[in-house]
Amino acid sequence: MTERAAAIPALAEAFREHGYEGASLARLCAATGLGKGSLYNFFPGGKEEMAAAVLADVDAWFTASVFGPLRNAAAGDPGAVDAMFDAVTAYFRSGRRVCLQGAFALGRERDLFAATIGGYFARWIAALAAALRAAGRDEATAHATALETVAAIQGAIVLARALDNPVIFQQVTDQARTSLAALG
Amino acid sequence: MTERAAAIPALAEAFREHGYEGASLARLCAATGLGKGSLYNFFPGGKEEMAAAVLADVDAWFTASVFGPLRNAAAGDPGAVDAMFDAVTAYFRSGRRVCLQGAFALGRERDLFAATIGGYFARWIAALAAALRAAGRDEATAHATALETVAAIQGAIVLARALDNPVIFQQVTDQARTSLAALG
DNA sequence: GTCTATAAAGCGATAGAC
DNA sequence: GTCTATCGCTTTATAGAC
Repeated sequence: MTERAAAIPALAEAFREHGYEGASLARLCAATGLGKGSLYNFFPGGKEEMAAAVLADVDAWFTASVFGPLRNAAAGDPGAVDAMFDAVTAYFRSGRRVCLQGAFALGRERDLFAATIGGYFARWIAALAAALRAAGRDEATAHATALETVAAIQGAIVLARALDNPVIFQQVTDQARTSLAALG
Repeated sequence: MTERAAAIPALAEAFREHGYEGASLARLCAATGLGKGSLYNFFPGGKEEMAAAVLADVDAWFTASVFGPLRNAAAGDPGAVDAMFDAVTAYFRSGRRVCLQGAFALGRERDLFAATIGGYFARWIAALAAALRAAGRDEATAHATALETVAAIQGAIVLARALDNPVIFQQVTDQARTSLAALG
């Protein structure tokens, strides 16, 4: 663990709060407490490399804490889908915190990080579909329901922020959660 | 109709493509075919006034083409909800086009336009809930379902762009559409 | 009313002192 | 390895010619 790794969570928060374009080097320095020289020492590729490192870090967290457990549901964990909802509710702070991949997908940044963003959502949907398969759904239904559920979570973040009300996030995700539970 | 109104659709497309921060005055000039002098003549408040005018224009379109027809469903139009899905699918070009209010909600711009963004979604949800009330649902179910449906549409835009695949938008919104139709 | 020229500030990135 | 100083460019906004 170099200090490069220690800077990434602070960079992530700055990108979440200001967006890719809005996160200027001055703000990234303020967020990390490092000078420009130090940041360029850790990330020679500049801002683009910082954002890429942040996306990779988020991806690693989701792989370990969300996608992995969902895939383990195939080995017989019935609460895996519920655990996913709990994990994302905590991670996104009920919609107060933005999904970086989702926010980047709506802007020009999407073109810079297309493969990373697409892979993140593809793996999320595939892992959830695997858990739904394990719960007894057929292949087609599992994939369609997984797609619908991830869309609901992303929409919940948008609405919670638009209406400036974290309760909205809870309402939308709870509906998705119970409709999943009802079907098995 | 002054020429100010004629510039607004071009400004809207520029904001959708580049985001609020990414839409520089140079790009806004290129999009409208006007010089900076002309833009500042029409919008003395600069970029912020341009974005506010665009949001108001989008809001007016949705009020006339989406929210209004949904409210008329109370007068006995059974196809109003289906018409909403058709209208938004065409408007958002199956997710190729971003929802400006939704995209702004995820960034710092939200603070600048909080009332406008919040009002847009609040009116959308209320109009859809009114149509669902007219279709026989009780008040609480109508509101919860309307929230869920608008969230699904916003999530569909995020996923369609993230996976760079407009078919995703169709799949997610068709699921919402049919689950609404199934319940009456 | 529309343009060009310009001002002042901020941007990402680099160089070099220490 | 971390800082400050600086480069060259772009930004928003204004001034003034026509």
